[in-house]
Amino acid sequence: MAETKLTTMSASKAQVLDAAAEVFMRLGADTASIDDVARQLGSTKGRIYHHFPSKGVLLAEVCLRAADFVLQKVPPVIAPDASPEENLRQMILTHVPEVLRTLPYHKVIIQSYVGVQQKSTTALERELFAQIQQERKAYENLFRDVLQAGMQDGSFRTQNISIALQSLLLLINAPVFWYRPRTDEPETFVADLSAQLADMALAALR
Amino acid sequence: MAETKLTTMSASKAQVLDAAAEVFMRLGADTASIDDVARQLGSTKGRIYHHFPSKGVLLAEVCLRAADFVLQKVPPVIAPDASPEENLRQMILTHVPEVLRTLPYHKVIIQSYVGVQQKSTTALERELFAQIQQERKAYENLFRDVLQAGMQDGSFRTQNISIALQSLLLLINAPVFWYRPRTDEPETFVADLSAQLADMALAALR
DNA sequence: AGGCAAACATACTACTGAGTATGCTGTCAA
DNA sequence: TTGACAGCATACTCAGTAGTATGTTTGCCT
Repeated sequence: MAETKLTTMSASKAQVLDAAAEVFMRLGADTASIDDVARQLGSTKGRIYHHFPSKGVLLAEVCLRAADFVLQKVPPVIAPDASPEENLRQMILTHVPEVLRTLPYHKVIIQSYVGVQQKSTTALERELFAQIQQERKAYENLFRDVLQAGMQDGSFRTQNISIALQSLLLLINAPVFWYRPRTDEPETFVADLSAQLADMALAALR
Repeated sequence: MAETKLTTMSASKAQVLDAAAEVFMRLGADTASIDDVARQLGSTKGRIYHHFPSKGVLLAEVCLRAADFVLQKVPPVIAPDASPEENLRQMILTHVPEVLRTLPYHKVIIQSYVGVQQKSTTALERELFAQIQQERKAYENLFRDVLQAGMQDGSFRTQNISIALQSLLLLINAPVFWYRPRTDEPETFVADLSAQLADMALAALR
């Protein structure tokens, strides 16, 4: 469904989403105005409100796309017959580069992450945000399952799994907070960063 | 200086700060209006603008207080002759409960953490935000120093220290994102949580 | 007593920013 | 050829909000 939406989405609408992600990232989703997004596009409001019925829906679709990015990359690398440790490592090595590749989107979704209760008035907005939460939960469960499996077969230390899960998720999303792409950074930087995060995460769980 | 300010601060002004932290946490700092804060206080705007010249300054002082909370608790527990591992553990065991005790303040400061560039117009606001960044850096350096010491004496694995530091800081602040105080939670929950985070952090670094 | 600040409340103003109504232009099918 | 619709731009409206100007009360000092 979401994939269909993504593939069916017009190039113009995708451009609007990219611009919105960029501007929402820089100014914050509620500080940024629709006119700011329009300016980023070199257009006017009309273009945005042609594709999206409200600012809330625009924000929701940015967040939804952020969730879709990782949801399309990570599940395929999970091998049922691999060890939990190896699975988790591959998940992290996939997650981190994909997040950094689509950084603006994830910077936006993290803003709502802080627990700011949306005041979505319209039904469509509520529905979209429910869908986001559902996708996020599905994504978390991927990691919860591998955690659980690892604790059961003894590769991971037994501890409060919710706390461990939340800590793990924040650890692998930590670069979203501080990473800024630089032209002079080594080619291997993202890969090295991912590897270091995977090492730390696995060590923290063992 | 900051301590003097805190002790000299009138009880009424502290009440306003508490209310602001609470409301900013719930609605987001820029979504929330001054009237929202006033309503939380059972007062009107007048009271707020009597103590603070602008919304930006109010927000800044909330963030500043958040930084002060941990800066007053953590440094005293650092023992120069203790091992880096033991020092770091004590720092975490102090940091986490203090953060959860003053949760609204830290939820607010984390919003600005996401990288939203402030558009502080007035000079006073810029000065305050500079002070916040300075205090934050000073606090980070406490952890950087103990990390460095641990890597040099071999108790911590040698790796990119900036990445390790950022990951560590986010790990120990992770509960800010998901913790919600509950009446039915065990007495020892916060202590147990802190211990588990300390274990994970130390394991991640070794 | 009386006056004088501090500590608010009330009643405005000015402006921003979301949303709308409508106009314009190219494209494509019949 | 035309008409009809997608894809925008332009020009508005209107509600909400930061900030101000000005009362009003309450303690407190002399």
